[in-house]
Amino acid sequence: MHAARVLIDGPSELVFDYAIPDGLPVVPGCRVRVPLRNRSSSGTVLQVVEAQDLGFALRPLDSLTDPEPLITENLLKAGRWIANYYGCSMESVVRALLPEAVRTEENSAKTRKTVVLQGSPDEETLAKLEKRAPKQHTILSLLAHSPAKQLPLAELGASAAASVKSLASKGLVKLIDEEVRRDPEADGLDEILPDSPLTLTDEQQMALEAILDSISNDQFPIPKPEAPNMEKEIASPSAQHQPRSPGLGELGDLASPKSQAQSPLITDHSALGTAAKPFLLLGVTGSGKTEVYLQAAAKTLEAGKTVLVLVPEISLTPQTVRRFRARFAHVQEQVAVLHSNLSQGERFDEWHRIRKGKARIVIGARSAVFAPLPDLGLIIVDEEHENTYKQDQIPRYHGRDVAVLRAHLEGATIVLGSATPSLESFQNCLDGKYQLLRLTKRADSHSLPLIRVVDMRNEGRKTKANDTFLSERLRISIERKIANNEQVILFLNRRGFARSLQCPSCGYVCECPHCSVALTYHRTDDRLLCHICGHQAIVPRKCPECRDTGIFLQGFGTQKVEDVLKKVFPTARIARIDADAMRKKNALRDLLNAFQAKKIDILIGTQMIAKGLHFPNVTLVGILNADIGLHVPDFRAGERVFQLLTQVAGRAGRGELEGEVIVQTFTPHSPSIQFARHHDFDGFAEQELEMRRQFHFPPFTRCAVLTSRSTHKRLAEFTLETLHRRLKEDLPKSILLGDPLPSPLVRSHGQFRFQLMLRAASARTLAKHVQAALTKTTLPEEVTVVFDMDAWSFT
DNA sequence: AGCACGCCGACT
DNA sequence: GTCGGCGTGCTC
Repeated sequence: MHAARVLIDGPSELVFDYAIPDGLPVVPGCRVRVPLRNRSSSGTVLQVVEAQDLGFALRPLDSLTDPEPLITENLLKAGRWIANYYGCSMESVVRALLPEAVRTEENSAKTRKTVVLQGSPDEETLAKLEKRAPKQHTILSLLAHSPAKQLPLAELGASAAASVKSLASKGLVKLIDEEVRRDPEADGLDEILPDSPLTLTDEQQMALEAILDSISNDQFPIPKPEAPNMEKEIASPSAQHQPRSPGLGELGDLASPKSQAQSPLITDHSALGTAAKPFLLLGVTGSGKTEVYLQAAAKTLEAGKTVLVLVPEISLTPQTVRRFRARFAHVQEQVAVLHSNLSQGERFDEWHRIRKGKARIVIGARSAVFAPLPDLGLIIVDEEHENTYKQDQIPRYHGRDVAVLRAHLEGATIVLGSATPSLESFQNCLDGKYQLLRLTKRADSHSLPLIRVVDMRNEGRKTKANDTFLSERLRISIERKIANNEQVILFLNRRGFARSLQCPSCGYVCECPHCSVALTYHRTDDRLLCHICGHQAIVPRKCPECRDTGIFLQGFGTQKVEDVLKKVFPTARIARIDADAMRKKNALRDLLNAFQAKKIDILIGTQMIAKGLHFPNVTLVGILNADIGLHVPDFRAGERVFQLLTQVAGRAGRGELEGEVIVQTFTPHSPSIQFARHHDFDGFAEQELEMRRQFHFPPFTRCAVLTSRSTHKRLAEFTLETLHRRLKEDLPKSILLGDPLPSPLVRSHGQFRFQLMLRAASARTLAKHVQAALTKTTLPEEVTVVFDMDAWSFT
């Protein structure tokens, strides 16, 4: 006797067994309706188990809501892993796995009444009809001449229904409900012109061959020895309060071998064919990573497998999406682009098209990692370093890491691509877990743009005006470009919410002696505070380096920059991209289109414009304040600045014209700036990894953040202090427990926030310990506590 | 005694 | 999430 173990929908994480009625094909991943007390509820079958004697008879489940399981076995496995690793409920994971549009029973395929011709009527019948029922005759001949021998009822005219009915009663036609796709691209706003494969450079060719080798090897599934980016075998944290939590320990078979070999970079192809490791495609900006993806995808489809392409954000990568659309224009109906603007109906249809194998190439952001593609052959994660892959709500999974796990489960090949890989992925290459593929040259054989660093410490003396953020060097360059009818992008780093102290004459920044991050100024008690270890310092009157008394708080916004620029370049057409200006729907797209059409001379923007955009006429990129990102209290500050500078610089000179990049900074000697300037990722990685190792930061530890939030400041603080005490009790030696501290941005959305950082070699140990402390503590109602594994941001 | 209200645990 | 049991306390 079998029973279905069902996870009930709703935030309560209930798991119950139900008897399976005879003949109902219930398997894991099925969606079901079940009785719950005196109500009916919907749920998901997690397992089919041998019925246990619970001392009472199991109630039978009511029905299957869908004829087939909506969650495949592999995705269910991935789901369990996510729940365990990120310490979230399985219920929240199911919500991520099944889009709202698919989960709600109200949604269904759209149908239309269609008249189908049955056989071919004989002459006699036709002649009869022509005389007695001319209308029926007309309909029959229309059907007979239609290519599919069927037509939608609506196209047969308003009064056709009666005629069709009587034709149907004679058995000449049949009326059916035909499913029609709600096609998101039906309005065809931008026309897609097919394109064909480009000739590859030697480097591209080698990378492609390595990837293709791996794909063809997968036809004979080889157990892959390598685990993805993180660990396996994590006990379910939710098991603490659920006696029968789903899938405990079921991932044991994925356990990572202890291969910690510090092998040098593996670039030889001899390793292929034995182990299909994830690939890290490290290609400088403009090296043609996308062309490699496109050709690998084409071959995968040819081999009868499907392809999943993840991009940081659909709306910010229109050019990548367009290239995929164009390359696969000949099989347009096999392409599904999942973006946030899909209506419920469209999402429902696309999801089912994917599941049925009709859409065989899927492009989407983070959540598309759960697209139910059958026979997955290739996963591409473009710009794998992007933070947008980390979900900032429960379940707080990392799209790239889940993609690596999924590839592993599905036996698919995975390619992570970036010009500036995350240090996590790069270290995985150094450890021999990933295989590194390099593209060192631009595909168009243009040279990388020249990056000039302007030392702003000298600028203050030259200009006394209010435009201190605009160096003479940059101003002259802008003038020249505008005169030449070329375009300029000015990049403004994220505005510093966390205010650090910097000396304008020597560039000195107050840093924590223990953590190597900038200290944050707190006005309330006029102190400097380290947000990692809690180290405090008084505010220096004079610069400790050069004795200058002008030490100051930095930060200015895009609005001010725009105002000043309008004064300095009165004739230039200037536009601004930031979160404020882009609130309107399509505002971003319209603006980028205008820029493309050369209707704008200078574009001012934040992170948004650092992404993979390609504007051939942009010959100058200016980075106004490279420092701000450098001095946020975050161990990834340097990595982010390096990535930003490199990516932004990649926007310059992508056409025939040579590009120029000007970086303004008070700390020209900073490694992030110097290595970016020389396009030296390896150099940057080497020194940055050394720092990370020394201070026990990722990728050498797993880092999680525990945050408490409340409108009552004391309550939030007190709650976290209580948790901190709990965490301190029998703390495993391997865990580095930080102090509870105010968040760098203490107050946000009317709530006070406190946080503490935890680090450990093993995420499992860490998650378990935190979960144990949380279950032991009853939280006050007005306080929210959030656990974020592999936290990316510490604001 | 009779009933409203709120807390808390169970729900297969 | 939602229901129902039960204790508390107020009113008839």
